[in-house]
Amino acid sequence: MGTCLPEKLSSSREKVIKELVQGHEFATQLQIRLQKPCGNFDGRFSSAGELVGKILRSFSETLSVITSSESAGGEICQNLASSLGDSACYDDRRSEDSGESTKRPATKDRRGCYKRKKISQSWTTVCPTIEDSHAWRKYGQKGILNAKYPRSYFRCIRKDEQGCKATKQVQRMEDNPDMYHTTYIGSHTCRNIPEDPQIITDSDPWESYNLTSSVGSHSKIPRYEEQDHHPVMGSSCKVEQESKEDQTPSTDLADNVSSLDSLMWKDLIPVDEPPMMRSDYEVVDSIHLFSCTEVTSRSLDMDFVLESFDFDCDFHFD
DNA sequence: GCAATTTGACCGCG
DNA sequence: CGCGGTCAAATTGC
Repeated sequence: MGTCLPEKLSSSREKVIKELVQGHEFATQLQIRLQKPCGNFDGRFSSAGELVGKILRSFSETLSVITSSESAGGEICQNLASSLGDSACYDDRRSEDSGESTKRPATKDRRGCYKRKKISQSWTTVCPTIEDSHAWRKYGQKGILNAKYPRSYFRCIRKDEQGCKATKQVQRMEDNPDMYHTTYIGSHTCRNIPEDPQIITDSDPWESYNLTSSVGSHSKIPRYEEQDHHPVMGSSCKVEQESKEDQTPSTDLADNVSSLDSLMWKDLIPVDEPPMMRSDYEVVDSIHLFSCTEVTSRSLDMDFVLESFDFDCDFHFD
C-alpha cells in the first residue's frame, strides 16, 4: 500500500540512513573492486575483503536496526488481513491415490491446490555468498530465460514446523559470477532456535547445474555440513528493499514482534530479519552474520551498532 | 532409514 | 502459450 511513506522519517534519521546507505554502497563497490571474496576458504582473516565485509555488516546491522525500530515505533502498515495467499491448500495435496509404481506417476492432480503467492514484500541483495543467518531448504531450481545461471528457490527450513513464510530466490549474476543476487520474499515468522544448525543451505546449485548438464545427474557436491564453515563471510552484500505497492501482508503478529525481537534474538543468534522500513527508499542492508565462529566479530558489529545509536538519540532500548 | 537435494512436471499469471 | 514458481517422487548421502 502506499500508506507507508518515507515522509514518516524524521529528517535527521533520514539523513543517518542515507549516509549509511551511501557508505555501504561505497564499501560494496570497493569490495567488488578488490575482490576475491570467495577465494579465501581458509583464511580466518581475509584482510581487505573481510575488512570491507565487516564494514558492510556494520552498516547493515545499523540499518537493519534502525529500520526495524522505524517500523516498530512509527506507524506501520499493519494490514494483517491480506493473507499472503500462502499456499492455502497444502493439506490435501497428496492425493491418496496410490497409484502407479511407475517412475514418475505423471499426473498427480494438483489442480486448484496450488496458489501462487502474491509477493508482498521483498528485498534483494547482491552478495558473494548465498548463505545467511537462516536455515533454508532448497525446494527448486529453474533455468531462467535469457539468464546464464539457473535460479534456486529456498524456503525457511521451519516452514513445516512453524509455518514460516519466508522464501528466497538466489541467482548468480551474469556479469559478476562471484556475486549472487538473492531475493528474499516475506519475512520470517519463525523463531530461530539457538541450538539449531546455523546455516543449512544447499550445495552450490550452480555447480550442480553445470554438472548435471555435462555429467548427467547426481554427482553431488558437498552439502551444508561442509558449507557450514565456508568462511565466505565477511562478505558484503547490497540490499535493495522493494516495498511492494501491495502493502505488507506479512506483517502479522510475528512480524510485529520481530522488529523488537530482532534486537533480542540478535544477541543470541544472527537473525536476518528484513529491514521493516516501509519506504521506497533504497535501503542497504546485510544479512550476513555467520555461525558460531563469527561470534566475536558479531559482537564488534553490535558495538558499532550501539555507537550508531548514539547518533540518533531517538532510539533507545531498555 | 532418515533427511536433504535434485529434477521433471504441474500450475497460475500475464 | 510461455515463463517462472512450486510440488513431490526419486535420488543421494550420512
